[in-house]
Amino acid sequence: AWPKVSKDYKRSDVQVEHDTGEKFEFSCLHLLQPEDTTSLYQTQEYTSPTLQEYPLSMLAEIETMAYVTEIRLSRGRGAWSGVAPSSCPEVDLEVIEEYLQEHSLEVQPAHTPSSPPTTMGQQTHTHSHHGTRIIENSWSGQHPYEWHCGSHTPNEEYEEQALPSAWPSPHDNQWNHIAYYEAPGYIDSDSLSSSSQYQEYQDSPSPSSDRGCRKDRDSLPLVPLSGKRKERLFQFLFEMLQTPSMRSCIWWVQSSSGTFQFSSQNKERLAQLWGQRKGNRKTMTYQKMARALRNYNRTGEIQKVKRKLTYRFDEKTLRGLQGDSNTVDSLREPTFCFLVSLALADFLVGVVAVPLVVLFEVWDTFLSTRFTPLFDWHNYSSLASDSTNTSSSSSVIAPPCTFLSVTISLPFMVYFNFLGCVMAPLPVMTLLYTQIFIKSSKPRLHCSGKRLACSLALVLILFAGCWIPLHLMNCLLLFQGPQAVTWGTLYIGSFVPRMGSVCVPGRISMREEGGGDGGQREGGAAGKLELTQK
DNA sequence: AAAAAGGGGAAGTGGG
DNA sequence: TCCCACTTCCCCTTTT
Repeated sequence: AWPKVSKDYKRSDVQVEHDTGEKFEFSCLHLLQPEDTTSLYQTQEYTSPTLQEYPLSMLAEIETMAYVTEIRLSRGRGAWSGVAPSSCPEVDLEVIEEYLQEHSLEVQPAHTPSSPPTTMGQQTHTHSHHGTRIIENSWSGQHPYEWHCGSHTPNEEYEEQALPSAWPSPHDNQWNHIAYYEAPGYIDSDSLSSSSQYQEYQDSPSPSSDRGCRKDRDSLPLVPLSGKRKERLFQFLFEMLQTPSMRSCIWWVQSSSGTFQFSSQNKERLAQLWGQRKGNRKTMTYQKMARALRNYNRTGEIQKVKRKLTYRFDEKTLRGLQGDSNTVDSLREPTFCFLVSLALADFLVGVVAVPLVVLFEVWDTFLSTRFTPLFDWHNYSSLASDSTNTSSSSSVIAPPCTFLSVTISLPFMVYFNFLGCVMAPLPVMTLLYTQIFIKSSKPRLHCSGKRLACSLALVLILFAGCWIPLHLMNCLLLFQGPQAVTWGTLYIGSFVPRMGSVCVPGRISMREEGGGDGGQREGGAAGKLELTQK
């Protein structure tokens, strides 16, 4: 949501010098608050790389668009508030301006803020805070973008137009009033737009959902899809609209109605991306892409809205696209169950089954031989007598490891561990997997869903493949006698599942990380796979 | 007046 | 071979 600000803003270039002598400069947009407050919107491109370390501690908070870094200065304290920027994504200042322009309702050639900052007019030219001195702060007066929201009556507007501009001259120190910015409240942008001809399009581009997902900014799929069905342009656009890092190129004007808008500044970038996706011979341009969009007029998937660079998804198309995206999301539910059941099976074997058997065995031998069972000493005499049969002269006998014969009883391994802890969860896992597979087989689904299904199939097959041989050996030992399986085979059989437990999640995790397209949408699933690995 | 955006005809391309 | 979904080019109109 937009913060509670009017759309009045100015642009300025600012130089700041730190005590260390380090200087940096940046451009910012000053959004005038009706309540004597001002905020700055700053883009990274002008920012010192050490901004994050600056003691002036620019409070950066993403408030309007996800990629806008806001700097706030607190009132009264006379100091920069002590929160470092949490994120400084790169976005052109022009895009921010454009956004403001597009979402402003009326252009005022010389708008006067209704309640000018109380501190305007103070004439200091340096401004020290915590070792940081602002050595220059000039309005770049050539950018008189002045907008305001549509809450004024025509009369008010007329009066305001008649007034001289309240914007200070380039020689005024703007930092004073900038310094009185307080945290804005949040209101829906709709409530700012009472008299707009574009009122219906005043939805914010819903940045709130992006705060936690900025990692996928660089994981955009640039390669042409090597897949069965070719991706349609409207599918691509929908995907871009769901991608936070593309917010500077395309955004929802009103997502509920499927209305979206291209950035005048960055539309070519988006078009190029589309061209790369398709693997076109020549560079895709917005003009050509728009030609394709005009073709949708006939088929109806997308229609032009009477507003610059703005289009709208057909209701049916939108529902279809949202359905696809929901299907991918819903995959996560059975995926989660599947992984939890897998993890639970592993957990039960390691934490419950084996210790329980050991406990039973130790308790049993403790009762019969008092204090000697822990190191298999109670078996020492029998082992020694076995050995003396072959080497009666030896006085020192090293008993062989009898882990299997001492700690785990075969009936327990077969009935409880195999049947209870492996064979019982396995059908559940298979059922869940089948559900995943059926969902992923839907032709409309993106390949990410199918890849996820393949990953999970790998988990299932490896899990079963690693554990079942060992348990079958146990069955043979139990029912056929000790001669049925050689010790070597048994030890290998015991080793394989342990390695499998390590390899499977590791392999899946690598697969998810390197999955390109899938990486974006399967973040949740990948996280769960990592959970399993742990 | 100029630039940007919108619009559509027509031929071409490449995959299915 | 045909069709679809663009792509490419071009030229004109409308809006900013």
